[in-house]
Amino acid sequence: MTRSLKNKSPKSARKTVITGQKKIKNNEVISATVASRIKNPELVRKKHLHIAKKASKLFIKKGYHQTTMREISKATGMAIGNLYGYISRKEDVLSLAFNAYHQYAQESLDKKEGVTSNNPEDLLRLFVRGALHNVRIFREEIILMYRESRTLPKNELQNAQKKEMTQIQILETIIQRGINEKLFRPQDSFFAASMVYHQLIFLTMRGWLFSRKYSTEETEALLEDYIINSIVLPKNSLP
Amino acid sequence: MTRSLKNKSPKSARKTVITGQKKIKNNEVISATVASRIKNPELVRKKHLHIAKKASKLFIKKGYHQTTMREISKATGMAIGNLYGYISRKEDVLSLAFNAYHQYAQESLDKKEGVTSNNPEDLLRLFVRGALHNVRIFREEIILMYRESRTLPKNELQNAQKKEMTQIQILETIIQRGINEKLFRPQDSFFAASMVYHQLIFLTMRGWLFSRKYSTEETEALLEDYIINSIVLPKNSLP
Amino acid sequence: MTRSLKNKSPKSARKTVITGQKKIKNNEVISATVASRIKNPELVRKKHLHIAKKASKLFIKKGYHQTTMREISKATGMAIGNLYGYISRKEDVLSLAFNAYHQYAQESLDKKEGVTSNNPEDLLRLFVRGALHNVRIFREEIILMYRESRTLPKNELQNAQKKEMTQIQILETIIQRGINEKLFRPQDSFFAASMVYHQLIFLTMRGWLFSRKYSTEETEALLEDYIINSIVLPKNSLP
Amino acid sequence: MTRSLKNKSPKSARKTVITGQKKIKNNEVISATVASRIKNPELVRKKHLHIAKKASKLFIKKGYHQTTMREISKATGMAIGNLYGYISRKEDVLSLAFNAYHQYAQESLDKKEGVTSNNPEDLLRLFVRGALHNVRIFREEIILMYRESRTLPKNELQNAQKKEMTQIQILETIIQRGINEKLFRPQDSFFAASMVYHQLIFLTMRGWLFSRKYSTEETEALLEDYIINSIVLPKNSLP
DNA sequence: CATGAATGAGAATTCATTCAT
DNA sequence: GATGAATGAATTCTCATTCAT
Repeated sequence: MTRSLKNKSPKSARKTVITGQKKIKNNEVISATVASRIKNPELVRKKHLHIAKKASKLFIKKGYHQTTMREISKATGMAIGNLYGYISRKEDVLSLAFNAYHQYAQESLDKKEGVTSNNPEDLLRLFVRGALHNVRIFREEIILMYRESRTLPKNELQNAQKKEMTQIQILETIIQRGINEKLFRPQDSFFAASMVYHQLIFLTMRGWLFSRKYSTEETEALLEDYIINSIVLPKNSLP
Repeated sequence: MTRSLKNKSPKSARKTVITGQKKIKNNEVISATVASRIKNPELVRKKHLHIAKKASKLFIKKGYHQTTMREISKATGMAIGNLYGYISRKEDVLSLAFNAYHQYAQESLDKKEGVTSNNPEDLLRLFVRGALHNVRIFREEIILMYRESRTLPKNELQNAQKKEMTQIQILETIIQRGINEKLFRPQDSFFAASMVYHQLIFLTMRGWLFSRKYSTEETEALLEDYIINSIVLPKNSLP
Repeated sequence: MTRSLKNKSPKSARKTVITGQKKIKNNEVISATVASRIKNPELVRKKHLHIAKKASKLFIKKGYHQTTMREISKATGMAIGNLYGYISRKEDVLSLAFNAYHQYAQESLDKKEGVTSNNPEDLLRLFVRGALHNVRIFREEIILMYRESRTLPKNELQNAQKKEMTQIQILETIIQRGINEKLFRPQDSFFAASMVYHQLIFLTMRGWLFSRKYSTEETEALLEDYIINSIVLPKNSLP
Repeated sequence: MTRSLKNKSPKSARKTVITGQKKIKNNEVISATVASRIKNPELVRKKHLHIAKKASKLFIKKGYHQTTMREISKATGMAIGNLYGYISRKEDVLSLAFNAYHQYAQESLDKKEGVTSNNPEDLLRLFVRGALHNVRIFREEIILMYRESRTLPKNELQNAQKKEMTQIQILETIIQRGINEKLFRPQDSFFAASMVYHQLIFLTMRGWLFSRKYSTEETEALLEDYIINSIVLPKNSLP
């Protein structure tokens, strides 16, 4: 966005209308809703990732609005004009950062397989433990997402929310099973799944409260137990 | 981005050293760490509140960086130069907004008295219910705090954290009592209190997940139960 | 007064460390202690000179503080943003003006060769006459230098003083020779040289006293004689 | 001058037309070409002097344009509105400073009497020595005058020049007498007198050249001798 | 494809001056 | 006479974006 446009419609109509994913219009290649002038799709993919990585770091450190395109240009090693060959506006860089994070997070989850147990509690604990691991790794990216989501173009925000929803639903099925088997306490599986999701970022947002008291591992263990115990009924409750 | 926020070492040292609340130095009146040139303390207090209210709305709607001083000037009905009589830099407006919110929240809590029960569970439920009420009222302000806290001057941020810590500690004593009386499940009262605090803003941050499914009251009731049940041991666990 | 000149500690440390002349650091080209974002050194040199010329005229006519960047932008025909590509702050324009003058003056002196005589009096007269010529040409620039030197950044001021000192020392050696040969009156060659230097700008600063009485040539001749006679012992003092 | 006027005619016509010294018009009292709203002439005189003294210091330290009316208000201990009761615009404060200096300098000269000798050389030396004393005392004020004289309203500048001219003429008569008595070298007494005047401020403007080499007394003695020797013919020039 | 110079609207902030109290 | 709050034009400087090379 030009400083002068501020929430107004762009000076000239976008040259590229984005109707979905990976479409081509007006001779422009599109990669995940971010339009680019450059034609070579492989190059676009590569550079988009590169830009996302470098810009994420800057956004994390300084905030989106405090980061200038010139800084992004310097960090990526791309001339500013070239940079604009791969995006249409600064906002797009934020979208790229979001997309890259989601892709990473997805990949990170996809690796977590080898689930052998069928026990809902085991499944839940596995999910939580894996998620906590991811959260620890992507701590700063998550903060970034929360902080800057309002800056994201509407459709990108919906995109992000959809991805989160998918995650929540996976968790929901686990919880629902536990409920059905009378092992879990919650009445509403979707509410519980969402809450667990919210609890997962507890340390991301309030880690500073414990930094002096406990080690990272200790707090994470406390958190895991807290989440699980909120859901799982005590086994010994019946003799 | 605004010029003056980059690398935010102030152009010149502030002429006013702020040592506490409402001190006077160099002929400048200070209201809660925001220095002003205006001498009449009553006026300063009044206008600071006025500015905070109007600016908060703008910040909520457009974000801090997207809100210009001119807009704040217009919203407050004060000429820009006059506005700057009450603050030293744009940042200060954010501080005023934070302060005003904290003051409100505090007052809102102070009213909640008339606690008659001595039962930890009742106390906990009372606290949670009251807090949920506040959270609902200050929903947008809370989002603002989270979003823009990094923009806040360091000492203001610490200030805000300290206030939060105080709240958490109140909750902690309640939980600790419940633990001592073997009524509550958590092992670590401080961790639990912090978690409850985090859960209180669940709907603030993820309300959109439920907007279609439940009414506000319903979700709030679900949340209250979820929080309480995570802490309180089932009464009928012993026959 | 301009905001940014008060208490002139720079907002943020300059991104470019200037260690000498025409160094490169952080991808920025430097021309005589004035840093620029533009990378093409030839262009920087050219534009710096251009800016210096146009701005000097404005500074002479209106004074440094009364000249706005917008005026400089208009006078140079450069867009304001582009202008700031070649400087970091308004002050730099003053530095450029000083530098350009010193360079001119130096070149103007370097041309003055063809000294055939070895006689100290001839050398002195030659020097004074040449200097008076320069002073006449650069009259307004000299006034500018005196008037605005306090506005100059410290290191630029020292730079200017150093250049002046070099000039004085050239004169000093001439005078010292005259003293050694018992042809000149002064006791202290450095003091005398400095004084001559001071006398050279007599008409620059007090020309208005004579504008009605004498022509420029006449006053200049009077001045030349006055200076010379203050130094050179009368030849016929011995029979 | 309002910042917005910049060398333009003032927003509204001056309420007071100043045609000379100490006139009254439109119910305003005038003190030495500076108009004031306050009616009590004694008070005006007193405050004008007070303002001049305090403002001079600020102007010397920070320069005229860098000094704000608020700073002058604080330094004088007068409320800003009250300050404007005694002046019409910021420029007037500069005029007051100039006037005060001239008055001081005049008084300082008037004291120097008791001249007993009738010898032109003695008179000259006495004059120079006295002047050097004054120059040393008013060093910073003199620099101020030179630096800011262009900012002075036209008529004030002429005023100042007239006063200087008077001083020069006193010196001229002494020199003329020496020339008539064949004791002095110069051909043109007015030129010589002006030059002496110019030389008197040598140390004011170039003192930094000697600060490491000589003491103040030494340089002043050197200067006195240099000036005198430039004018007075050597006594032993005749056998 | 890549480069980086150029553009200019717009942001924060200052400050001389006025005027109601 | 004195006070100081209010005004708002003008200033410096930034930075997303374009476009000629």
